[in-house]
Amino acid sequence: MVINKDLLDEFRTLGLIAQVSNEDLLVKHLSSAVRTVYCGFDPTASSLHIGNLVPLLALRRFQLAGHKPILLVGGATGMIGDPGGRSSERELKSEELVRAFVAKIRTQASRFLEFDCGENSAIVVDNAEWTEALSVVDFLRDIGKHFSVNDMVRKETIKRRLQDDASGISYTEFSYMILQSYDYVVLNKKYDCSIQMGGSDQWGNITAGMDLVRRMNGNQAFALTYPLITNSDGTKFGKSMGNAVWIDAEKTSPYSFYQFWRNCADDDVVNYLKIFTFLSKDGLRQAALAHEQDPGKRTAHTLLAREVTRLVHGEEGVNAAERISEALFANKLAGLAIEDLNQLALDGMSSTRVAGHSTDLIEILVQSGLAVTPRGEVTAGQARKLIKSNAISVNGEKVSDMTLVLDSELALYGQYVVLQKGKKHHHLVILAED
RNA sequence: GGAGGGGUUCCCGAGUGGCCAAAGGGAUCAGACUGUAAAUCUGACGCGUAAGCUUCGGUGGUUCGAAUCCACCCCCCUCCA
Repeated sequence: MVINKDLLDEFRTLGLIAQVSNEDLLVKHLSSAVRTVYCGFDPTASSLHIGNLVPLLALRRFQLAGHKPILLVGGATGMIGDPGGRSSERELKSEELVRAFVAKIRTQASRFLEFDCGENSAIVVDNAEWTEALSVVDFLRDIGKHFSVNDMVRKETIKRRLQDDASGISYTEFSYMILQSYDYVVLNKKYDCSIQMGGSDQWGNITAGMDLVRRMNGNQAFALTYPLITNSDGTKFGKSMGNAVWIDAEKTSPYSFYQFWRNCADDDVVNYLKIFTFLSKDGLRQAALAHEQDPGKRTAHTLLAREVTRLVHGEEGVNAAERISEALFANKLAGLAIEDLNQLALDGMSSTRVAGHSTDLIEILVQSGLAVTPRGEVTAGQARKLIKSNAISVNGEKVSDMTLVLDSELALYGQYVVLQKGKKHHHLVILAED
């Protein structure tokens, strides 16, 4: 196995480093042997979202550089809830829910790593494995004894919660850091894991773990954090129309996923290419150049969308997303063959099947969910407002008639109607016989 | 426990008896411009085609009429003990 000695440098040029512990030593550590690095993912939802892609791909980079990644799923920590980055106590999730999330996340995350490549094959672990067996007394005597509450109280994430009497912090969440630290100790002992990576908000937890590894195992361990991704305009990264962008194709279609990246801000595109793709230095340089010379052409955006969608949804996902995008945005609706329309429906373009041969425009706007109010409700009133404000098109033609009925006469090939709200929202209506 | 301040529509924040579905800003959605950008400008922004209906911490009350007045209750902040 060839070890890439410049890994940390590479990370730095990609903008993947926020903080490192003992950098000089870590550089030597990484270049002298195959090392084991871990990153934890708490099961907070039924799917990972694109924010989780950052550490996932970073683990992959470690593996490509010759090191062994451990993907830790927080079956135990997920039961507790990380107080970091939050201003108030979390709602505890039920055990079944956490279990279900763990299973999903485990399979999702596994796609990004190699599990059968010899010495540096990735492994997936669940911290419930060792945490559930721990008795309270052992926990308090063997682990708790190493933690100074005085120090813990000084950690940024806990301090913030302590200062705010309104939200406060429960003993449960207060203990989170200890559990995470113990994970590091176990992985260090069992797999000789010596590097923990996480978001910059994890720095406190990670360094606490590092200290515990030294105390309990007598080993030197390292901490590495990446900066939390931000949008250039200051809005929160990873939201599309207020919703998270998920990895799960059921929750975010490959098409929407592709569109999310295609639509990112000019100022962000180069940065995202660095973090979310495995383009070579040259590839990155070329993309940046193309973007600079003619941003309107959106070369970099398209490349970004294509690369990330390929990583997450594969070649088929990219093809589907591009087919839909092409049909909808190049305004080729009229020229679509029936096979194309059938394919779009299969590709996962959002669609509604209507029984009977016709439906009111207003009604279908509600059914399809296009008529959402700014508050997030779906109402007929909003559908009317949209029509009034000239926002609705049917098969590419603007409509002003509130009473319009979609029937097979109007439909393409007697069965498909393409609804459009504004520029970016499309919906396929399928008129079915039954 | 005592003294004072406060809880308004997604968020911030005006509003102290009718002209209030409630100023202003932000967010959001749409239109124009553009590059399926950004910025800007315009419109919408509780529900309803409308009549009308439901909102201003909660519950009762005063009044022709209350977000605004009264009573009790809940929650938050500041100072004192």
